[in-house]
Amino acid sequence: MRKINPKSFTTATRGTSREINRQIALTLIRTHQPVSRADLSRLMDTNRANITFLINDLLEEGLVREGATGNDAKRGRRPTFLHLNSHQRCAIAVDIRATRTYLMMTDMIGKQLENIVSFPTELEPEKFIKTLSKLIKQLLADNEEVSACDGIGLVVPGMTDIKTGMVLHAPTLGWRNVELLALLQKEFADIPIYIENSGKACALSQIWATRSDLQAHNDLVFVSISDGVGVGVVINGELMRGKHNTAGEFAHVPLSIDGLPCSCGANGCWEAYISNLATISRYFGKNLSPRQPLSLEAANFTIEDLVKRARTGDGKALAALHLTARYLGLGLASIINVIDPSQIYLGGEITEAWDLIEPQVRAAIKERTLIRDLGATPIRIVPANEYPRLRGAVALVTAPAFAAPKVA
Amino acid sequence: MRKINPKSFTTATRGTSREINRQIALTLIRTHQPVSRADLSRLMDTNRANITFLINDLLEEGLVREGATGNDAKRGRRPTFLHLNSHQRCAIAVDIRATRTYLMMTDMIGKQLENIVSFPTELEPEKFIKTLSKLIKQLLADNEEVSACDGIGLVVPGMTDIKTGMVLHAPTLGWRNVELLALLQKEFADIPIYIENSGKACALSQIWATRSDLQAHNDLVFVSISDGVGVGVVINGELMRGKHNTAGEFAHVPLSIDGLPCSCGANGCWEAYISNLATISRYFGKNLSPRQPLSLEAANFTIEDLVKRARTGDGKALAALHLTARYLGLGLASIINVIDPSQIYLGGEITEAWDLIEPQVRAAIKERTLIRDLGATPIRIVPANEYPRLRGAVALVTAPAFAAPKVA
DNA sequence: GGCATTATGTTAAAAACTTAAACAAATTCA
DNA sequence: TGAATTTGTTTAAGTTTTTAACATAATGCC
Repeated sequence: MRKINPKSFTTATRGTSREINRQIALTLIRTHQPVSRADLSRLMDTNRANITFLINDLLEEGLVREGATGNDAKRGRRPTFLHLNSHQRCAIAVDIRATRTYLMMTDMIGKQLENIVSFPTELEPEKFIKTLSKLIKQLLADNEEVSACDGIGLVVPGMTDIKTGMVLHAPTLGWRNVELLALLQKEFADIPIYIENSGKACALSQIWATRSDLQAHNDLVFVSISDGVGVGVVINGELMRGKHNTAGEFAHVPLSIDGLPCSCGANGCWEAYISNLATISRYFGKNLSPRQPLSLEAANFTIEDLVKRARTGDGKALAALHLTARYLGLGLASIINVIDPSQIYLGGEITEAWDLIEPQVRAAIKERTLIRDLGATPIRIVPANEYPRLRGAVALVTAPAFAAPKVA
Repeated sequence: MRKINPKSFTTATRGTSREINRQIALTLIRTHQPVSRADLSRLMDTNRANITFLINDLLEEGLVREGATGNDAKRGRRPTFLHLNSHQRCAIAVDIRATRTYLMMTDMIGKQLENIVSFPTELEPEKFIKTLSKLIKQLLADNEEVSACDGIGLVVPGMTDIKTGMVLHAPTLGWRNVELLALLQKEFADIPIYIENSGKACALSQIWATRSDLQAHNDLVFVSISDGVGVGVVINGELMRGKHNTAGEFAHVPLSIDGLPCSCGANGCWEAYISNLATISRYFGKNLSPRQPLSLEAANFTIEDLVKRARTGDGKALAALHLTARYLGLGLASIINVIDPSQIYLGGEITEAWDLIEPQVRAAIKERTLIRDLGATPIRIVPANEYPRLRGAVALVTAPAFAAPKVA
């Protein structure tokens, strides 16, 4: 039950019903393709005539194309299958991280068109934009058969203003109020550019994913753990943004208000207990923190190294992982109590040790969730080779064409 | 940007546009009444003819009535004002609390029709239902001019299943899996009955409120502090429910995982630091907890007493309030970081001391919010005489008639 | 091979709404 | 009294869904 906002609503016009049904049809073709008109009429619970009209529009616009005829049925005329006309239009996805920046090129349904390319992230915004633009132009030039680029999606490890396209604060890049969109738009005047925080983008990557093995959850949380902890929340099929586009910051909800110092300036944040740095510092037996310099030994030691050692019998490494697992679970319990999602997605290097830490995580979740069902909230590990951040950047570009129209 | 759920959507029909515009018109009449057809056509950015058709339907259904003619304009024909036809239809609101249960009767726009009545809450469900039914029937009988009761809304201090109408767990009542709806429905077969958790109902009371001084926020959080702590979250005009209708449980997010024991069985929950019991026990210098019996002195001492003493120069009382204020602020900071609402509403006895505690609360919020704007999130105190829980119960009954139709 | 059966997709007309334009009603101002 | 102005209704046109009929294409049975 949603309240209509009396200060901001959309009156329905003659075309509203068509607009709604058009988006539903597109969504169904996207998730069910190949699919016939008759299939759509059954799925949408409307008559075939109406589907004919809708599809004629979509064919004319070039969003949909007819393919082969099917032959599943034992009798009757064979259906002509419909597909999204994903070819000849592309999206560029950019994942900006502290050390390297990654680029991926896909068609309109997210099929990868080129190998992922990357370059070291330059911290000087102007220089960064220059290198990035060159690589994007290269990608577009290498794919001449693609007639139009539908957009560039950028994902940033920090807070963004989606309206102005500014990076408000990205601690690991040292960026503050960088006009990323304006700078890039100068280079690509005709191409729409979208910017989003990486935690939120990861959440987007999951609602807009079209993997067949997975039912479409419309309430989910994505938690990614690396240098920092990013969280994105989707409620009712929509990203939880909040008034300043900062919603979802579970990383800095405390486990203990007087606990370990955190990079944000406060104490005892969840992030201070479960970031890669926290786990590594735990292994080296010190309360290393972002505010203390690392020893040389620890600085060159990655979480992957630690997992390797834990797997080869290093008891201290395993103990460090297990303690991180416990804190991870305690924080997830808070997320579950607050959001009550249908599914939690977990990304980051430490998830490669999921088999080692799952029992500890689960136990900690059960310890603090309020009812038993909540303790059983399903958790899915998202491996790095699924590129959730890049996939989120793709969704920034491709999703608007399928989104529900704003109504009432 | 909302994703259409390919497993659960609503195809638009011939009547969908009318349905949408009808609900918008009702919403606008509700918030702007008295209002003319011409006003509506301007507000909705459509032509007057369309409004005439819409209003004719609503007049025929008896949802809207014509009133006096206005004379604001300096020239031209005077408008005929439209009003919601709130008379002759009523809602019964029931607020079930640990010690007493309160009843309020309103018309369809929430105007109070009778004085609030109450009775001691009987913990035996069957007995409780018997007493409650008698009082409701009395109220209906005393208002014979009311021809139809549109529903009964019940608010419970515990977890509810809104589909089955069961109270899953209400600790202060000692109820577990009580079939409240089924039992009451036997007594009132023809009247729709709605049940909701009290924290969520308080949040509802604010989005559906029609006070003129307040702009309509579509993202808000309601925090009510009494024996326990209840939280309700509204996002995008819709209550955040989660998969099991338990979302919003910030009360049991820890301030310190090894902190004070909480009634929920875990340690260090926010509730254990800011509930009335926590403040009182702090005053008596003990770490009283829900798991320890109270001293006789403390048992008969209310939070109102404590506030009174703080106002009359009792330094220890003031210190206890100030420490609660600090913890209150630290928890609110987490809520702000996670939800980033446009406004926070605060209810409960302790808010009567808001002038004494606001600086401490504000300071603690600023200490842990991630950007400056978040630290300035507006907080509005909701006094007890606005009856937020009863108002939420009213909204359960009256809101569905104004809600946005489910579309796409 | 021919014909009934079955399923897909299109077409034509009907029904439900919004929109545009014209008009009636009611009021002010000169 | 008449022009101007605003409100509300009516009529007709335009857009879209819906219903019903029909063309198309395949299978299976005689």
